[in-house]
Amino acid sequence: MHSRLDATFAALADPTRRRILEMLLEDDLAVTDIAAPFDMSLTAISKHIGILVAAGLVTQEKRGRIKWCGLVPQALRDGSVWIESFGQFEAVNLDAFERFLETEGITEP
Amino acid sequence: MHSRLDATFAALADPTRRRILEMLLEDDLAVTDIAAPFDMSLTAISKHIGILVAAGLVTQEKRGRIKWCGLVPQALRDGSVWIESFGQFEAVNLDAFERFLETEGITEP
DNA sequence: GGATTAGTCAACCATTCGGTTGACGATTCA
DNA sequence: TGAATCGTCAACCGAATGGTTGACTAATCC
Repeated sequence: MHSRLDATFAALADPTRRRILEMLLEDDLAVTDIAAPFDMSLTAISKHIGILVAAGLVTQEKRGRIKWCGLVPQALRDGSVWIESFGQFEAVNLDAFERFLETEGITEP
Repeated sequence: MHSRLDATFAALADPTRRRILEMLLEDDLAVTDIAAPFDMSLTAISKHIGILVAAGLVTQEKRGRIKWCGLVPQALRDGSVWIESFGQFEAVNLDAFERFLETEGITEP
């Protein structure tokens, strides 16, 4: 019963991996580029990326000697849907969240 | 850097714990009631509940010799907001969002 | 009072996790 | 061709996880 949700939530449970996902929001990146800001070996980052790939949150494509990493934002929907299915309170709160963002003037998607 | 998100997502990463949360959606339950459908010792379930409590997803209140467990659905909001905001915003200020909710009077603390 | 039920604690065990180092294959650069 | 760069693999390590059993406290029932 080792579901995909297990992998998704487990992948999100680590701050290093969440930060990697945030980095990939802006651009596809090489493994070395991802590793740069971390005080950690390249091997460690490579493993973290492997976990994100296994969870379906990241894809990798090798071009030349560079392995480009890209985000798969749709994969997050699984986790989001599970949480949201937890009753209507989330819908309410997310509505509130949107209003919050409007008042803060933070966004345009 | 061990944030609340770590605990939330880690708690959600286990299928037993997700199932416990789903059980609690319908009703508050005693530890023994929660353990009943699982092919697992009471101690193991007690530990799982402890992890959910530590993550703030569940509360416990002892009445007599029964320890009643109840859901804290609001606690899922952090995780949900992180996922939902992903791809649209950077560095969402959850504290500001909390204050916003209070001023809106949407949540009861 | 005595037996039973509810739940936790402590100790233990196997496995996984997050990290390291060193060696290595592949690719590109000079 | 030779040197440097990109990234993974294999082996190892300590700590955390997920589970067990047995002993134990606290409350309740007969």
